Amino acid sequence: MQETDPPPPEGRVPNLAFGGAPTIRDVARIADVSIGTASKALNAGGRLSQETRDKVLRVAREIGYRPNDLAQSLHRAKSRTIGIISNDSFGRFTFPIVEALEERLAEEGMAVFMCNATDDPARERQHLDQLLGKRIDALVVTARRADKRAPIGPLAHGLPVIYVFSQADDPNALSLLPDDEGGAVLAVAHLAALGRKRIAHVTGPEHFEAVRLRRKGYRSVLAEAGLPEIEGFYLSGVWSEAWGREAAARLFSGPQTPDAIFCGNDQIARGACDTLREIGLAIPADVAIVGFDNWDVMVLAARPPLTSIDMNLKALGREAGDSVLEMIAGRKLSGVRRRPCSLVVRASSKP
Amino acid sequence: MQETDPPPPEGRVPNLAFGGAPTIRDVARIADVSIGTASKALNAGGRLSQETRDKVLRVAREIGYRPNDLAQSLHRAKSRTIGIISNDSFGRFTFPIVEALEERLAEEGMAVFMCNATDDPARERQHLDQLLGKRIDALVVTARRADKRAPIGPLAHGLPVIYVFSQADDPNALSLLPDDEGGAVLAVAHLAALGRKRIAHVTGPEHFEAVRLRRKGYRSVLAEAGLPEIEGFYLSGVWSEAWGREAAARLFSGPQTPDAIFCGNDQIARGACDTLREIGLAIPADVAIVGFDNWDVMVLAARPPLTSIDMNLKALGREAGDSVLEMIAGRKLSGVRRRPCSLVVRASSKP
DNA sequence: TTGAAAGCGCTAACAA
DNA sequence: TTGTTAGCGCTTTCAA
Repeated sequence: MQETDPPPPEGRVPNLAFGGAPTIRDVARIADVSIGTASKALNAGGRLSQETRDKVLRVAREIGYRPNDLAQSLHRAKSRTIGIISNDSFGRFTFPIVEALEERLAEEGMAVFMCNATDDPARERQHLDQLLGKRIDALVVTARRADKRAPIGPLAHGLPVIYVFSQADDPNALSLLPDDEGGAVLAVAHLAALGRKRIAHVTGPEHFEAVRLRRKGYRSVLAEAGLPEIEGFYLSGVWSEAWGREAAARLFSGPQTPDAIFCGNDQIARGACDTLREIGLAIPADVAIVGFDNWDVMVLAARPPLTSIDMNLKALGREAGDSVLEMIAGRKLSGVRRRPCSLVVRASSKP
Repeated sequence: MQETDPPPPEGRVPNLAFGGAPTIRDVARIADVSIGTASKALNAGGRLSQETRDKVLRVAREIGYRPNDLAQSLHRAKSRTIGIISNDSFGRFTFPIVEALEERLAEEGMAVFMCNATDDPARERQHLDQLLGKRIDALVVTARRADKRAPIGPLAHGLPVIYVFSQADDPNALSLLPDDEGGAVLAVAHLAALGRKRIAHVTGPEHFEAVRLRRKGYRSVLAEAGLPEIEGFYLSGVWSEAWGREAAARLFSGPQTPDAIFCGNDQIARGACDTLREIGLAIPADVAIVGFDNWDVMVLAARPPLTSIDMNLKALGREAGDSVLEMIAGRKLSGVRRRPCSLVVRASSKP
C-alpha cells in the first residue's frame, strides 16, 4: 500500500505506524523543539513563549497531527470510551435511547462501542470480555426485555454499569426505565376526562412487567374515578395489529361495549381502529382510542391518527448519558429510576 | 471509590490504573517469572516449559487478568477497531446493516465505534476527528440517502473507507448497495408471470436514486414482456401509507384500471391495499400487489399480507464486514457493488 | 522558557 | 528455557 501512495507533501517521511499518522515526535522534529515542549504547546498548558507555541501549532496543523487517543488513554488510565451491550438488536426501542446516549457522550468527547448480543449469553460474555480489554470507563446494558435480567458479570472491579430500558436483579445497579404505570395513568385519565365511562384495556403478554404495570395504572384511574371494571374489558394477548383487531371484535360482541379503549401499544390500537371502522363505529365519537409508544409510523398512518403515550426514550438515553458521566466521575448511583411518559393527543381521542 | 471498595482477595494490591485492572506485571510478579516469560505464556508463543506456562495461565485466570488492548494496539499499530458514521440515526435501513457488520467483525475480535451524525456535516466532521484519534483501522459510512454524497474527509492517509447503503462521489471509494433495479425486475416479472397485463407503479420521490432505478427495472420488464406503459400508471409521491391510499384511489378513477400494482415501498403498498379493500376489490384476485423493503411490521399487518422485495440488508452488512477485513488486510477495493434483492411471495400476489 | 527522561501496559528481539 | 530491554505515542515531573 505504502508504495502505491503518492509521497507525503514536502518530502517528509512520516512514521509507518497507524497508516503513517504523524506523531508528536514528528511535530517536535519539524518544529525543531523537544517533545516536551511540543506537548506543552499542544495541550495549551505550562509557560511557553508565544512564538514557540505558534510554531508548534502551525506545524501540527500542516502535517495533520492528531494525538493518538490510544497512547493518551494508556497514560491517563482512562479510555474515554464506554460500551453498550444491547439485547434488542438495537431495535425500535433501543435505538432512540442509544442515539441520545451517544449524542450526550460525544459532547464530552467520549466514544461508544456498540455490541449486540441478541439475548445470547455466550455472545454477551464475549462482548463483555472484549470491552473489558478495551478498558471502557463504563458499561450500559440495554434491552427490550419482558422482565428483570440476571446481572451482567463478572466485571472489572468498580466498573460503572447502567441498565437502561432494562433491569437487573442487583440492588447495587442503576436502572433507568420509563414509568409505565404513570403512562397508563395519563392515558386513562385522559379518556376519563373526556367523559368516557366504559374504558377497556387491550394489551400484550402478561409476562412483560410493562403490561402488569400499565394495567395497574389503568385500574388505579378507574378506581379513583369511580368507574367500573367491567367483565371482559381487560384483554391480554400479543403485541400485534392482528390481536388488536381480534380483541376489538371481541369487545363489541359482548353484552357490554366500551366507549373507550386504552391499548398496550400502537399496533394493537391501530388494529382496533380498523375493526371499529369496519363495524361502522366512529372514532372518537363512539369509541375513543389511546395507544402506547407513540411510534410515528403507526400513529400517523392509523385512521384516524392515534393519541398515544410517548415514553420519551431520547430523554431516557440522555439521562443515561448524564448518569454514565456522573458515575465515571466517581459518584455511586443505584436503584431503579422511572422517568415520566407524556400524552400526545391526536384525532383518535380529540374531544 | 477505591476506599469504599472491599480489599481485593488474598491481600494483593493491584495497580490503581484502569480501575485496578491487573497488568501483565502483576501476573509475572505473582507467578514469579519475568514479564517476558509471562507474555510468552499468555500469547501461546515461543518455547517455554509446560510447567511455567501453566503456572502463568493459572495466575492470570485467578487474578482476572485481561490484556489491555490499548497497550496492545499501541504496540501493534493496529487498533482492531473500526468506526461507523451513520446519517440515518441508525434507522430502519441502517440497523440491520450495522448489526450484521458488527457481528461479522466481532467474529474477528474487532470492535465497532458507532457515531450518528444525522446529516449534520459539523457533527460528521467532529466524529471523524474523534475516530481518527482512536486510530480506527477502517471507516464505514452509512445512510439512507436520496443520492450520492460528498466523500467524507479529509481522512488519514490510507484509511480504508466503505460506503454502505450510501454512495460517494469518489471513484476510489467502495460502495455497497442493494440492486434496486434488479429488485424491481423481480417484482414486476413476478406480476407478469401471474398473467397481469396492466401493471401500475406507485412509488416515492424521484430525487431518490432508488426510485429512478426501480422505475427503470419496472419499465424494462414491461418492454420485454410486451406490456404497455399505460398513461397515468406511473405515480411518484412520498413514502407513506397516505400516499399509497391516495394513489390507489387515483388509479381506479381513471379510464383504465390496473390489475397489478408494484409499489415503491411497503407503506405505499399497504395504503393501496386499504383503498382497494374499501373500493371492494379483491386482492390478489382483482389486483395483485407487490411492495418493497419486506418490512415485517408492514407486510405482516397488511391485509392481505404483502408480497415484497427484500433488500437483504443483513447480507449487505455482512459483506461490508468482509470488505472491511479485506481492505484492512491491504487489498484495495473500489467501485459500486450492487447486491441482489429477493422476492418474498405472500397472499397479496399468490397465484 | 526549554529539554530530558520516566512511565502507562504490552510485545518482540536479543541476551543469558 | 527464561530474563532483559527497547519502544509503541503520549504526558508530566524535574532539571537545565
